[in-house]
Amino acid sequence: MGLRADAARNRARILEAARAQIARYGPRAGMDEIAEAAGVAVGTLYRHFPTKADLISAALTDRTTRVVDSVEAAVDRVHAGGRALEEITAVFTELVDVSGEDRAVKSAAAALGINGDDQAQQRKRARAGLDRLIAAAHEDGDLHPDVTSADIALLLTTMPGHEIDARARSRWLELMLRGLTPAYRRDRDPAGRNAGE
Amino acid sequence: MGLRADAARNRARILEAARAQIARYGPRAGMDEIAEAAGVAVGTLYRHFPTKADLISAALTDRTTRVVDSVEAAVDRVHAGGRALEEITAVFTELVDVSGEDRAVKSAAAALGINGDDQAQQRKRARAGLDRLIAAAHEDGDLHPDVTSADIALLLTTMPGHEIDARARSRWLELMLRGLTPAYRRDRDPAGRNAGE
DNA sequence: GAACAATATGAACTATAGTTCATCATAGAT
DNA sequence: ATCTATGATGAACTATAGTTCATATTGTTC
Repeated sequence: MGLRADAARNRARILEAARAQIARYGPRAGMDEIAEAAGVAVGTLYRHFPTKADLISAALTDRTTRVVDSVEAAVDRVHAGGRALEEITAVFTELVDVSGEDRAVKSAAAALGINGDDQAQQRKRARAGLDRLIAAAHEDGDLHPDVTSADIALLLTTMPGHEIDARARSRWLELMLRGLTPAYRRDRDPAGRNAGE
Repeated sequence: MGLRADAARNRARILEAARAQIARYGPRAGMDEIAEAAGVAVGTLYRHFPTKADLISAALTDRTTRVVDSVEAAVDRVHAGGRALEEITAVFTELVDVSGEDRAVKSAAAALGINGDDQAQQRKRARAGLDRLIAAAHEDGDLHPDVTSADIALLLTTMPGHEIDARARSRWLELMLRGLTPAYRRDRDPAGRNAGE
């Protein structure tokens, strides 16, 4: 059998606290502070994550997992009859709303020189899901002809985090969607998520 | 008044080295390393910049200055008969090409909790320049009607740095420009044009 | 409920990196 | 050429934050 009950609970609490603290203080978030926020002693933190890099790496994997899940859920909905562009928009909207914390973790990882090389598998899954979404959207004629899944991945990667406010993020999303969709569809508002001024 | 000749030279070298080291190693770039890269002793570095925050702040101001200069040069060219959208594009292109280092400095500043509050003046100048560029481009009908200087500022702020390669940056630029320009300039729709603006 | 292994604790240790300062060197002025 | 104020040097100091480990606690098994 696996972890003892309290150990599993603590592990989850630590990851949550780590994300929160890093979102608040960036890479400067201390191990002591994270432990305290998790209601745990430093030693416990180190039992679960032998090093700070390991901790941030784990938090990063969590984030990537969430992105992949989001993409694959969208694929399922398209499979069930949903319109691809709407689902793509939904994925972006969800991630833009939620990803302030996650972006912080990612940039903290970059700042500390952590490369999530064990993410290859997940990246592959995400790319596969994106490919299906993009193909479906192209069939609907809802995407500019030259848009590829690499473009979507690019925009997901460079998506702004909480360094700008919610209104600006939503505006960013709108401008970006304009760049993806063909001209003759621009007057539509596919997902009914127009947040501009 | 003024700095002694060697002091001025050293100050410039230090700023250059700081930018380079931070671009390479992020916020982890050490004061000792920066000093060595500048060909100077640590003490000299501290004579010019009493604290690491001061150093990064100064490097940040340099960056902001460059952006402002770029914008104002574009304004001048428009004044001399240049087409506004072309000049806006030129500004973006120049900054996307050059700003890998500068973005690194900026995110390092963020990671270390440095707020460039003394940048208000420069920010004001940049905004003024942008306003003129945007107004001119609107007169040409070259921008989507609802695009404001805040949008341009938003995109300048969230512009990707050297965390992605040159090709991806150039693609990012293309997608963003599509989001800014009106539909009827982007492509034609022989089947049935219904994008009325 | 006793026994044991797994887990938690947190003060102490250590490594890293920012900062200081007594001393030396030199640009610029007379 | 001399002088001195400004600047440069870098070993030493210190503060911060990551890590360890001897000890105490607790979940789990029989």
